[in-house]
Amino acid sequence: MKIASWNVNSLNVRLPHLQQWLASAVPDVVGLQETKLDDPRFPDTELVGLGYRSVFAGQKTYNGVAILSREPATDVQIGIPGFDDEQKRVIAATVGGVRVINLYVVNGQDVGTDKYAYKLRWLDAVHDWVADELQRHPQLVVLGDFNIAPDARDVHDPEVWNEYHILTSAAERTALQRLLDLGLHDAFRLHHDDAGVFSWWDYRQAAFRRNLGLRIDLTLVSEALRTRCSGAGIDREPRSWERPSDHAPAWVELAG
DNA sequence: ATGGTTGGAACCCAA
Repeated sequence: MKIASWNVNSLNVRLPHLQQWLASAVPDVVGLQETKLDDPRFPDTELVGLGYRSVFAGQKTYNGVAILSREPATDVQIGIPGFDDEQKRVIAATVGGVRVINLYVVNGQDVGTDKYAYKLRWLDAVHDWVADELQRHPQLVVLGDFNIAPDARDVHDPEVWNEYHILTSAAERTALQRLLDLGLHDAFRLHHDDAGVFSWWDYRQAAFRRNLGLRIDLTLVSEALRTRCSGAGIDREPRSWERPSDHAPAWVELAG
């Protein structure tokens, strides 16, 4: 079972890329972030032809998440239960016995801003909810655009991306660690320990060509899935296509 | 280097 995560930065613009990538990578489940479209405009019929059904929670202009799957998705949850949030950043569903939580984590703008405070509050609510979900669903995957680079290997310049910088600040990394401490594992790191493998590159300053990126798109697997996780990686190729998303798809393979 | 680029809106915001 191949499970992937991709921040498409507008599904309107990126639908051809998504279709091309689905046809070649053939994932069983995909969590999308930043679809940036209202539910009535979600291109679900265009994806049926490729063998995918969709569940989604969108809004105009900003945010928006979806789960595509070859098998039906059940027990769909939109938003964090008990956490009042106008922004559509969370959708969860069960596919093939695996609970999949798809997150578009708040960016946070800059350390110390209101948006940063919202990010930390939001991550706190996610923590409590994931703790709950783990009780109900031992076979759990938490994936998405985390907008947090786990450690120095995951940034091109650790001197810039330090404990005071957005996406790498101490409080953000502590929030990620608290999630992992619930009994989750960064699937990529189960299979690779090298530095310089990234999932996001800024559009500016030819960052992709120079590999000035960050690894902020993560897939966390529960203890029960850790032994089933036979591989993980990041598909850089779609980032090289014409008019790309600034993120590349990240994937994990679960055996059995 | 307070720059630079992209997407979607409306002549700026978020990333």
